[in-house]
Order: sequence, then structure tokens, then C-alpha cells
Amino acid sequence: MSQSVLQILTAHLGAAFAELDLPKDYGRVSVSDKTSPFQCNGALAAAKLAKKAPRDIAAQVVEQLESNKDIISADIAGPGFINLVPSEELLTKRAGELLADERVGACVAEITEKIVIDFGGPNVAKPMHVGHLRSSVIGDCLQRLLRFRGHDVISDIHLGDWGLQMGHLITELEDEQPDLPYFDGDVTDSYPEKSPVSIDDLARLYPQASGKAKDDPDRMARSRKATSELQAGREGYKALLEHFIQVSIAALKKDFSALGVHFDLWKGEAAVDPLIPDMIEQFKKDGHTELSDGALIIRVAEDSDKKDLPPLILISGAGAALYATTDLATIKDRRENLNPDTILYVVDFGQSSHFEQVYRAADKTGLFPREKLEHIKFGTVNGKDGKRFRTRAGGVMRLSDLLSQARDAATKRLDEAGLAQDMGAEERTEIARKVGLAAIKFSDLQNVRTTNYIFDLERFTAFEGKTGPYLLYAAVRIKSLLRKAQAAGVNPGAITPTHKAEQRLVLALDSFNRALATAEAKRMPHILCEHVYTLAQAFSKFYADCPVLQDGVPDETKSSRLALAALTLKQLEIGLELLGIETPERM
RNA sequence: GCACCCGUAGCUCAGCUGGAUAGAGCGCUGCCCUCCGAAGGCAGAGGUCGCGCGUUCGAAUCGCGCCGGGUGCACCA
Repeated sequence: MSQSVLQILTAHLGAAFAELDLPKDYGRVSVSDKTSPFQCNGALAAAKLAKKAPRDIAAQVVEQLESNKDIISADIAGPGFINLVPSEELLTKRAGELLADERVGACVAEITEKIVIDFGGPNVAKPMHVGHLRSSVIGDCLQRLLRFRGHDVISDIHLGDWGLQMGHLITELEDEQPDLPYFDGDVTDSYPEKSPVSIDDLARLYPQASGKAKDDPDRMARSRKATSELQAGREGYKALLEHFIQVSIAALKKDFSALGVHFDLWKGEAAVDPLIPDMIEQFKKDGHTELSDGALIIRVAEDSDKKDLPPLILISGAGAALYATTDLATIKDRRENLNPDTILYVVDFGQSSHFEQVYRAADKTGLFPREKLEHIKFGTVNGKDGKRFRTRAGGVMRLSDLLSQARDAATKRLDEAGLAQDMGAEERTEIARKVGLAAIKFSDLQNVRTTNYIFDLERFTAFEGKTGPYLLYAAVRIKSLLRKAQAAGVNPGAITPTHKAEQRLVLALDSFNRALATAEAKRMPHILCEHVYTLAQAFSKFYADCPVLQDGVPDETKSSRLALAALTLKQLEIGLELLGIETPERM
């Protein structure tokens, strides 16, 4: 792919600095929101090295650019800023290149890798709530983005289906239905095919059990015992676990499908349990482990640490494998079966030190290089009080409730606007679904990943301003325009951006690749959100200022503007798809 | 106590490797549909960038110290 306007200008400015025997790095051009679309501040930085006044350097640089056909004006402002305006010819040329490109300017990454991305991470016992939204939506956006950038991506939901929570479920179920064959030690096979529990049962049993165990040591001891028996291979418990997992997966698939989120692998912690004994044997043999207070640990603290990082516990004093153990086994599994270059974990930042322990242990034991394991951390979803989000009842809001509320709000909006009267019920429902989802996903993704944010249902389901529906609205208006153009027999042609709003739109389109590359490098979806929003804004301005099909518009202008609109739609739809947002035909 | 993250307009948030009068959205005050979809566009009011030192020609951005909020600190996941 050829160069963006920004890159071309940077090359010109770099050359100009080089002519003055100054490093060409000073020619770096940046976008400006001031009087001109671009600026270069290199003259100020170069002043010390050149031992000249910044304005003098700027003047000499500008002199170099006088006959440059790509730059229509280069003005010095303030202490030595160089304001740059690209020529119409350059914009025309660039618009033509974008028009001819299937990916509307988006390149493939220079180095492509095989990347495993671990996100979602729901527990089998707990229904999805709003807290799962971030990992799911961010993870999904990243998998789409990384694929689009040319990487070989494998997504894995990494179910929480192992450990103490299973012990809780088993023992709590035993209290409720003690006659089930799973609890009879003498029965070792031919268990019922049908699960003794539904997803609602699981959702009830787990909090019930953990609540009891919290202030009842004996109850906790029973759960621990069941956990270790399960891990030791007790048949009845294993059969129960299998039911729990299958019931949960069926429910989760509904939730994730409603969210539009896909996973390549539906593996969980239980799946890697068989790898643990050999893995630990190897660790022991290589001298990485030691016994401490009855637990088998790996020390991961380093001298350079500012704080004391506790050791990673492989086997608890009670003989159970823990969270970190299965995470290590999962790395081993992935290395042996998938052999990825990098593994990404999209998990909230509360688990930073856990991952630090796991990554160090993986590195120390030779399982996986530390720098290729990345914790893509994100902040918590808080309520208006700044604390972790809770519903008025004190519980967490179910994800399915959030989705239906957004859909209802979208339906209401559709009715109010008096739009879509002529549509069938089916299309209306579908539009409401897409609009509601767009609202939710965009409001989540536009936040900087690493910070907490305040969850406000009203804002999550808002349709005006910087929202998902605003983006869809822009796309839908273009689609409508294209339909009208086709009916009128107007065809798209070469783009000649003469109007200011057209030029702004071309420049917005031209910054797509940069946004994608930055979003990828930082694993930050909000950067893509910013781009798509800026693009939609530039289009809305263009749409208001530049009539396309109206009477009195010259044919060539019609064709040019139509092509520009179509090009915008193409990039908008790619961008939205990368965010995991579907675009309706109308709304 | 120690470590990490955060503190920008009334509210919710952007601000890229330091650069000019700090930007959006919501809310508020005015405009703009005989004209391609007003879920839109335009204009306006609104900010000691938590506080203080320091580095620099230049700091919301970098360093240090406070204050305030969140999170985590060995056998839960």
C-alpha cells in the first residue's frame, strides 16, 4: 500500500531538514487541530543542536518546500511551528488510491504472529453478568483486529470449571439431593445421561454454598475435600463435573451468540488437569520447586522488585492444584498443541500480580518466554458511587437483562421516530437488536481499557452523540444515498476533494491505517473507536455541507461525492465490524 | 504498611514518543428540515488539567513529594 498524506509530508519535511544538515527525524509531521490540518514542530527541537533561532530554521525549511507540489502552504507561526496544508492534487491522488484499495488503506502488520487470545473466562456456576462484558467485548475486538492485521489468531474462552467452586457445587448438590448415584462411592459407572441440574440450579447452588462456607469452617472443609477428591479422580464427581460443564456451555453459547462473540476453543481449566502431574514432576526434577508450610511452591521474587511478590503455589497444603497451577498447565497445553508466538490474557487488572507470578514461573521453568505473555488488563465496571457495579437489589446485573433493556430502548426509539412503519416485525426486531448491541459495545469499548469506568444504564443505551447508534446512523444514511443514486442512474467516479468538508473527510479516511496500527500495538480498542467516530463526524459534516444528488449539482461533482460517500461507508463498515458491531440496512 | 492504576468542563470521558488560545459527548442557551434520513448540522456559555517542587526554550503529558479514589498483597478463582 502506498503512503498516507501524513507519511508523505513527513518524508518531505525530513528531506528539508536533511538539506540543512539536520537529522531528518525533526521532520516528523503531526496532525493539528489548529488552523491547518498538519504541523511540524521540528524547528523548535532542532534549535539547540543547530545553535540557531527556531524561527530561522523554520524559515529555511519552508524555503525548501516552496516548489513542492504536495504542499500548498507552509506557514511559520508562533515560536517556529510550521503549519502545513496539503495540496488538492495530493488529496485527489490519495483519495484515488484509497478508492482502489479493497481494505481502504488498511495494511497488514509487518510482522505477523500466531497469537492465542484468552478472554471471556466465565465460570461454569455463575451466569454472565455485566462484569463479563468488558473481557468479552474487548477480547472479541482484539481478535477481530489482530486477524485483520494478518495474525493467526486462536481465541479460547478458558472456562472456570475447576477448583474449589466445583467442590462447592458438588457438596451443595449432595445436600439437596443425597440420593443421586454420583455420591455413592460404590457406583463407579453407568451414571444417568441427563444432567441432574439446570443452569438455574447451578446459579443458585454456588452462591448458596460459598455463602455458607464463608463463616462455617466445617462446610468449607467439605468443599475442599470434595475438590481434592474430584482432582484425585473420583468417578461420580467427574461425571457430575461433566454435566456441570455441558449445562454451562449450552447456556454460555446462547449468551455469547447474543453478544455476537465467537471463540475458536471452548476449553477450560479442567481440560488441562491431566497435564499437571507430569508438569510438576518436570519442575521438581529441574529444581524449580520447594516445599514451604506444606505447600509446593515456585519462588518468583526478584531482587529488582519494589515489592515482595509472594511465591506461586503449585500444590496447596491440602494437596489441591490451584488457579496458578492450571494456568501453567494451560500454557503447556497451548505450547504443545498450538505453539503460539504470543498469548494474550484479557482479564481485569485485579489479577495483575497473579499473572506476574504465572508469567515469571513460566519463564523460569522454560515453559514460555515472559515477554510473549501479555496481560491485557482492564478496569472494573463501577456504579455511580465509584464502587463495583451492583443493581439496586444489591446483586449484579445479568448480561441478558442488559441486552434486552438496550433492545427495548432501541425499539422505543424506533417507534418514537415514526421510522420503520413500513417494515415487517421481523426487520424491526432485528434493527432494534443491532442498535441496542451497538450502543452497549461502543460505550464499553470507547473507554480506555486500563481505567475503571462508571456504568450508567441510561448512557449505555443512549442513541445520540458519541454512541454506537450515531455510527450506524451515518452508515445507514450512506446506504440510503447509494440506493437513491442507483435509482437515479448516478454512478460513482473519481474523487476530487475541493470543498473543505470533502478534504476533511479524505484526511479522516487516510488516517485509518495509523489508527489500526496503534490500536494493535497498544491492544487498545478505544483508539479504533476514536477513529471510527471521527470518520462518522467528518461524514456528517460533509453530508450537511455537500449536496450529492440534488438538482443543480454538476454531474462530475455528483459522481465524486457519491464515490466519497461509498468509500466512507466501506471503511466505516470495516471499522464497525472490527469493533464487533453489525450495521443494518436502515434504521 | 508495601505495590500497581487513576485524579482534565456541572456529569461521563479523549488528549498519540512534551509543543501554539487543553478537546469530545451529555446537560444548558440560541439557530438550521418547501432541499439526499434532524438518531443530524452550526454557534455560544463552561476548565487554577488534584496540590507543590523540579527538568525544559516549552509540561495535562517527564521526575520527585504530598492529598484523594480504586485494586492487589501465600494455600479462593
